[in-house]
Amino acid sequence: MARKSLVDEVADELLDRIVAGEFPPGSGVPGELELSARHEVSRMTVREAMKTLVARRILRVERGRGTFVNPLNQWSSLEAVLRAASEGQEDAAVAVQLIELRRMLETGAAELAASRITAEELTEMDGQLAQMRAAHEENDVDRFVAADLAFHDLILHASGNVFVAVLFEPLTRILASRRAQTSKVVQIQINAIAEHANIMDAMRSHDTERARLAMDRHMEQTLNDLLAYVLEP
Amino acid sequence: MARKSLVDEVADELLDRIVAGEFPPGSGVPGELELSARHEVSRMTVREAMKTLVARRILRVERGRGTFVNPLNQWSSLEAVLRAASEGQEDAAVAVQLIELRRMLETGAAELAASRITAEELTEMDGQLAQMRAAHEENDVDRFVAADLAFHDLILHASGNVFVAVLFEPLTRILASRRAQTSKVVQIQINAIAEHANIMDAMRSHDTERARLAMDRHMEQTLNDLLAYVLEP
DNA sequence: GACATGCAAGATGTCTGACATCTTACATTC
DNA sequence: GAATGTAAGATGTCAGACATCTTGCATGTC
Repeated sequence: MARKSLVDEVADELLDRIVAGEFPPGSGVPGELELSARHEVSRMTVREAMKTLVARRILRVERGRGTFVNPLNQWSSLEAVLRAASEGQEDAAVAVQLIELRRMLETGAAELAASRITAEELTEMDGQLAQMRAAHEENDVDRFVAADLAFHDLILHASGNVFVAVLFEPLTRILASRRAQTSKVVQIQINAIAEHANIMDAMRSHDTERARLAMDRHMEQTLNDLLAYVLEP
Repeated sequence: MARKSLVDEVADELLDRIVAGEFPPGSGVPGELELSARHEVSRMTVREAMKTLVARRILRVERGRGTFVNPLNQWSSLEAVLRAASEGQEDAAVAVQLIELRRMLETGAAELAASRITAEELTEMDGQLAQMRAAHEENDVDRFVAADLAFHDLILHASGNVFVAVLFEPLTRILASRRAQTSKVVQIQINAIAEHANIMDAMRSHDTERARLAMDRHMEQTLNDLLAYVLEP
């Protein structure tokens, strides 16, 4: 695993400061020379870091004037947008809203996938469900989470809609850490396995409405589990 | 209007070549020295251009080995994905996928909005519907499109889920131009007005399932209109 | 022949020092 | 007050250099 480059260090720190509100939308950020001095790197390295933020439309450069933060609605990196939107909100509200969002995308994806999924994909989903069961028996949370995420990822790809996969991808990273936390609760694992089995049945039936309802039920269960075992005790 | 920078020229040309299929996902692209010679710019300029594509996860860099094109579903810029997905594929498939995506997000948002929408927001929606009617009478397509988009935007924000609204923003830019094209067809305008009125009624009733179904019907109508009036004649 | 080691070539990562161009504020002149 | 010029600040680009990683090939050893 390669060490993080200097360019990424500069870019990430600047984005952290933007998301934290140090440079609100419309305000200027420190110039190249200032950041060069701050990080003790060459100006070229700072320029490259800036370019990564400009490419995501988080920043805009005005030659001779400086570099400015764009309004959130212009950012084109979904991951950055989600980070910024989470900032300053209570973690409970964030968790609930993320499940609402998942519900929209994943019930829709399940509906599409039910009519488009291949036999190979169904076999793979079965494999991941078996992984979840085995991980549950061995109390291996990491393995459980990986299988859980893979199961959902298969449905997203089986939807055959590339935009769905792209839109969901930034969520995956956010969800992985949260999933690790919730999956430590044994009852949540048991519920997830049952819901996935239900979804499996629906997929095999190729009934789009049944698949949508099965995923919807899973999201409802997920929200209930979150409230019962994580947020409210 | 500032002249396009050299960095943008290099980056845009490379992206054009990727989208055109000259460098398919998984393949390597020309190295820094080669692009520097090709464009007669310094290697640093090429590096900055590359960084803009890396930041959008179109490219990944492997030090000592080269720079490679990522699979489409890893790209983080919806606009770039749309361009690549449109290439070599019929525009019909892309348009259908975009409506599928809208269907997921907007039926979900309508469901949430029905229970959360304020009287002020309902009044505003009414205003936009009236704008659509007036624009239809006056055959003012731009005004019609603006009111149409504003109506939908209100629902997204009334959902009270901050992630939905921000996640949908990049789509809005893509949809605006497509909406302008479809709204030139008078019958499509008539249908949209009827569907929006139906959604209005559902929102006023605060019945979440009714709202979801109303929006679903609108998306179905939108898909049918696209097929009947734009794609198939 | 199989394996280990070293070296060169190719590729990216970063730096220094320099000059070009644009923007803005201030001073000077009419 | 308006117009002009200048200096300072900020970004845009360049050339040349060295560092570090990867890979393939040649050579040596067992």
